[in-house]
Amino acid sequence: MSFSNQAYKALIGDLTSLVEIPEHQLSLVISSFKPKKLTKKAYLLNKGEVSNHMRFVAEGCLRSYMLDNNGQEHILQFGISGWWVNDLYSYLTRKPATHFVQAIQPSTVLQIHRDTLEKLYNRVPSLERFFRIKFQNAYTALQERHLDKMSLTAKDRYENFRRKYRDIEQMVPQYMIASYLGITPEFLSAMRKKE
Amino acid sequence: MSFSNQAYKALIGDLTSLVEIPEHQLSLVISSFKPKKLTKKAYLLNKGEVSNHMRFVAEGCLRSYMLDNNGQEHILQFGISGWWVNDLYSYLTRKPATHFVQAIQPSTVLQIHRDTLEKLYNRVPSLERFFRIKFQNAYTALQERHLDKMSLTAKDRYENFRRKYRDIEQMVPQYMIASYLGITPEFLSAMRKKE
DNA sequence: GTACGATCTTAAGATACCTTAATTTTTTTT
DNA sequence: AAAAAAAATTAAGGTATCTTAAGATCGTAC
Repeated sequence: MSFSNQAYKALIGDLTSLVEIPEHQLSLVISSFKPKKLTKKAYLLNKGEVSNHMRFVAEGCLRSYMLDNNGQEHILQFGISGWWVNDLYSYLTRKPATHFVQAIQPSTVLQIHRDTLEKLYNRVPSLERFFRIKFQNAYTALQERHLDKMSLTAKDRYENFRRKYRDIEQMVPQYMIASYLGITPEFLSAMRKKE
Repeated sequence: MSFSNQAYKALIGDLTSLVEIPEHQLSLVISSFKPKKLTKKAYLLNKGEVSNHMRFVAEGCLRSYMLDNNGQEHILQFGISGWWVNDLYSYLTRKPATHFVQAIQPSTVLQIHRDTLEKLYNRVPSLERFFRIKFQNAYTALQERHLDKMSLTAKDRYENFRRKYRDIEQMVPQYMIASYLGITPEFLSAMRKKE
């Protein structure tokens, strides 16, 4: 496939927005990512499987979630175009995934195998930097979300969400937003009514 | 100061447990960290200051926390020997810190300035890898904590905390554990009574 | 060793959010 | 277009956790 197509353009954009990569290294990196199409509701990763790829969302929308002891879903992350989605714990430890990753809309992801990536790190040092910065950013974003859960009411979190992720709000059912916010769909519905 | 002392040994141990660093590079890295002693209750970082260092706890115990709109404290992280503590958001963006970092016990930290570290990354590639792995691990740990907050009762979280951080429990007052768990000290006290 | 500040406890009343279950609305499938 | 499935709403009753405020301990400084 051609690397000039839309899916790869998003990936190239993401890479080059954070680090400088010489042209020949960039095409080496890009060509190591393989596209995967997902129908709506298809699973990219099931609980129990080992996650062996880093995954970039080129198109569509996915979610990662876990089931708690009561069988309730908890959404960890949505992923739309330009985001990375995974069960990082599984990817890093090679242990069975504790989360699911599922397409909410028909989606395309670009994925690279762990072995390929580890080798690439040695040939393309910027790539190591890229992921370091990515993880740093992911960490601070998650920290902020955690603090929001600690200090804000459900209403405030919902308003923040709508302001911050207007694009995601369009693509996912309301009960998943409730799950992401850590409340029940019924309570979210009641909150919306009061507005 | 000598790098064979206890404080530096912990840092060397942390570095070499994750990446291989040639001897001469290692001493270059180590010598870039400067020790800083803190009395009990001293602030390593105040809200509003820019965090310019990465900080490794060699000895003692610290906490990072933020104040919400109601003036309530929320503890993000405890740091005992072997942990890294910071307001990462401030360090990465060079914007004023939104959190405080304070010593709970008399403590020693080893810190490296951002400029020094950025330069070192180019001479010691393993260091880039070290922090990538550190952030990956920090991210998954924080994710787990977030999910615990979403899916477990305060009682379960408290029991998990005691099992996981017996050493921290000894060093910090109970009301800070409550803050870390996201509950009030009164409620923690009531929970303990029921046991 | 006394005294003061910091921490912990107790208890009563309040509230944000949950549970259940039934109904309506929207979306998808045939 | 009808039928089926998925998602959203409504409402009543329940509970985990908070708020306030007072009193009891503990720790540390003088």
